[in-house]
Amino acid sequence: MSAELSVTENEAKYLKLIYRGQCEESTKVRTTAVAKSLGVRPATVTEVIQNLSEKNLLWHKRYHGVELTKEGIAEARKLLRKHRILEILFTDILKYNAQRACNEASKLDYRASRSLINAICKAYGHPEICPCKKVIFSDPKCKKKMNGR
Amino acid sequence: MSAELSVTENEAKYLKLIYRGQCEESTKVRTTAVAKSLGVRPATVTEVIQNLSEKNLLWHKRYHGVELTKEGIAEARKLLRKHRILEILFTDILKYNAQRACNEASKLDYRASRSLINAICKAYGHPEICPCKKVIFSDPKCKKKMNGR
DNA sequence: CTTTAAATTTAGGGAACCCCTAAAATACAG
DNA sequence: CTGTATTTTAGGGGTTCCCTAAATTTAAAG
Repeated sequence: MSAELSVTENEAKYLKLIYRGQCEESTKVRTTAVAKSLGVRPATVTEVIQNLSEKNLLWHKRYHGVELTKEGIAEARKLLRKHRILEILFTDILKYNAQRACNEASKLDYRASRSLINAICKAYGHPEICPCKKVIFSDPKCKKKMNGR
Repeated sequence: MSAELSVTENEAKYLKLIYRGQCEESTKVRTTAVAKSLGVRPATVTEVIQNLSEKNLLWHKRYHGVELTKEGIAEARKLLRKHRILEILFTDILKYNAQRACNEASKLDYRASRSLINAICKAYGHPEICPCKKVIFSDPKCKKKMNGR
């Protein structure tokens, strides 16, 4: 179907961060802010952003910050779904607090397969919010069974 | 203390493979065999092996295969402990079979923190064998509580 | 012993990623 | 308009992993 361009783990980090800014905090996402969050130089951020832009995951208006495209939002949600499902697992089974669960989830989310995440999701009854109260996006392949039809 | 040289994720893959060959199947580990297992060319294997050798994780006798050093064995066991603890988690909570659990664990083991693994270990009562019946190495920081003392 | 085939290593590159500094371009507040 | 802060370009650098082709070495067969 679509270009099927893959995102590196580092790029995934950018996507998650930008999504949170743009969609969950409604702030304009700026180069310097991203650079500070990730501990890199602004020039580095510009470069990664240009790559993401070439992959059609965000729209970069020079000197005016970025905005995720529809595809970028979808990709970010896939990543954040994984992240948050892992947080559920870690807080529950391991009694981790939200902060710690988030740290561990950040290391693994990118690598966790969709089917692994869906299996965890199912095991936890398809939770809808993560330990820090954010939405857990649903996956069409991972549906709560309805009665009837 | 020691050189504290880090191992890349790819190198970790080599270490796990070599450990299994050397210590769990008692076979002489050869370049070509590793290359076939990992789907790369022999020359590539030689190169990675030379890097691991510089990190003192294995001993490379030119033209005669490799042997993990004490440090290499320790490192491989740390990795395999993580791998196998994850297998326990995935087979139990997710009802995965051993094969599938192994696949998923392979994607995550390198990134899972020691404390995460120990927390899972504890939650499962410090298991001693993984779903495919291999030993789960212990971690001194993760001990079963004894009665008395 | 010599020949030869298989295994292994060297030599020499290449590509992908991520990061940086310095300098140029742009935005925006005063 | 002008100066300051932000952002981007230009030009590099390092690491990691991979490859092909050409040596080298081993080991087995005559």
